[in-house]
Amino acid sequence: MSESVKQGVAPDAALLARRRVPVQERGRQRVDRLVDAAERLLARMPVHRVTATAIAAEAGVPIGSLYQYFPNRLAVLAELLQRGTREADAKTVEAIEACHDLPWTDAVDRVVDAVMQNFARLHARPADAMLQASAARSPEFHGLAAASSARVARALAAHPALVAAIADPARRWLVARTAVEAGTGVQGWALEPRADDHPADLSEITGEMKTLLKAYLGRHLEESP
Amino acid sequence: MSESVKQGVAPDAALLARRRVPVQERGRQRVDRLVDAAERLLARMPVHRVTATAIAAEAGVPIGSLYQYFPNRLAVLAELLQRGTREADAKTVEAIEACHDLPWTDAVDRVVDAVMQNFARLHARPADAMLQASAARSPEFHGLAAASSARVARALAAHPALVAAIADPARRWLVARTAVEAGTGVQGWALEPRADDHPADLSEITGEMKTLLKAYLGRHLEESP
DNA sequence: GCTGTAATATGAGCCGCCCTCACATCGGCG
DNA sequence: CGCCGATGTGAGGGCGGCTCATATTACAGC
Repeated sequence: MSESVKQGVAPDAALLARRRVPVQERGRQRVDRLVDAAERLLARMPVHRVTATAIAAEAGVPIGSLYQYFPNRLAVLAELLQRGTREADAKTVEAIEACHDLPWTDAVDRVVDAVMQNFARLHARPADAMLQASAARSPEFHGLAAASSARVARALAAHPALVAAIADPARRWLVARTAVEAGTGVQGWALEPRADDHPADLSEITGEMKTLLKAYLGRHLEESP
Repeated sequence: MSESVKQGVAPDAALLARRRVPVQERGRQRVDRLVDAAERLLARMPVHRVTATAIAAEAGVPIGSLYQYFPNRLAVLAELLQRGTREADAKTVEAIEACHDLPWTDAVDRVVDAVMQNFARLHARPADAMLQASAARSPEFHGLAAASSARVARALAAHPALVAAIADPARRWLVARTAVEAGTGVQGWALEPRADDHPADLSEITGEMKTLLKAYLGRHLEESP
């Protein structure tokens, strides 16, 4: 079986559960072809046009085979999304862990830079951008987004600076998660169409995110200056 | 081959545009009945079950009439959502304006309390909660959510404390919008199912939101004391 | 009242999508 | 070569979004 399945709300379980786990190489390739097809399709049309039929056709696979491996149409997109977030999260976690020995303010700068750089890279790949930006916020995928936040927050909560400053693990978790959610909120702003009445560019947003996180974490890390 | 195919290019425009604006009282009542019906339905079933047919049936109106006034099914939900966010935003803006003469730290506390109180109230009304929580994050409604953030940020940017501390309007907008987005991000966390591996309750989250915003705004407001 | 015309109302039905399931095909084994 | 479980296949059932030809209503002018 594939890893520990997240015990969560019903829709996610339905999305993540494979109808049949491929045991042979052939099956695994089929799954890959389907997910890749979805990605290609997503690059040239909005999510609601990426139908099960279209994915199967693009992958050169009969529709029945899609439903051998996925319980429904969204599951294919969920798989794609999960690949994307897992990859992005891994990079963020890596960035956090690479900063264990730096002064925490520098660590924040580094991590934010890494996150936003990765974000910009994603933005250039329309498929991922579309998914992460839009579909990721769809209720069906809420659980995936939450899991992503949790992964990053866990890494953040393990940072020496936080561990040293906040003894209670529950409280440390609260702070880490708040920081991650705040950062995510600001990041989300960055993918709005820039037809804003007051536009703002990526580097400005990045700067404010650093200020935000340093200010917030500073409150907790520099309790008695 | 795509003569009758709908081109979903500008989703928001399509969503907000009424197919026919009712000129007589009868028509206006019909629109209201439809939106109210959608709200009632939403209170007892998930969004994807609130079909056009179901809305029309609940409203006691033929399906054709729905499409007289709305370009598509989502437009009805968008109308409902817009009513909700407008109301909520108005309360937030009011709270901000009521704090024009308070010390800014107290103002943050008051506004966050107001926002989260309103949030808790919404949470009790399943229809609105569902919509705001889930559908609001759906790509189709992205524009509405952005407009909501912008409204609040505009009010925040007009607060005397900010005006006094940051002369450049563009920069003030950047700071206000960042604060709003960060707050929204944290708030979004609050509506996740609490089956989290590390749960956190609403009052804790509210507290962290205050800390977050006071820390961030403090950086900009107390530049040179 | 009466009549002609524009505005509005109606719902059967078309189209396309999701997904199933009965059948076909494969591949390993005696 | 014949058997059987695993896997592949795609026509079609069911349903939801939306349209459009027709019916009904509103109302101005007489």
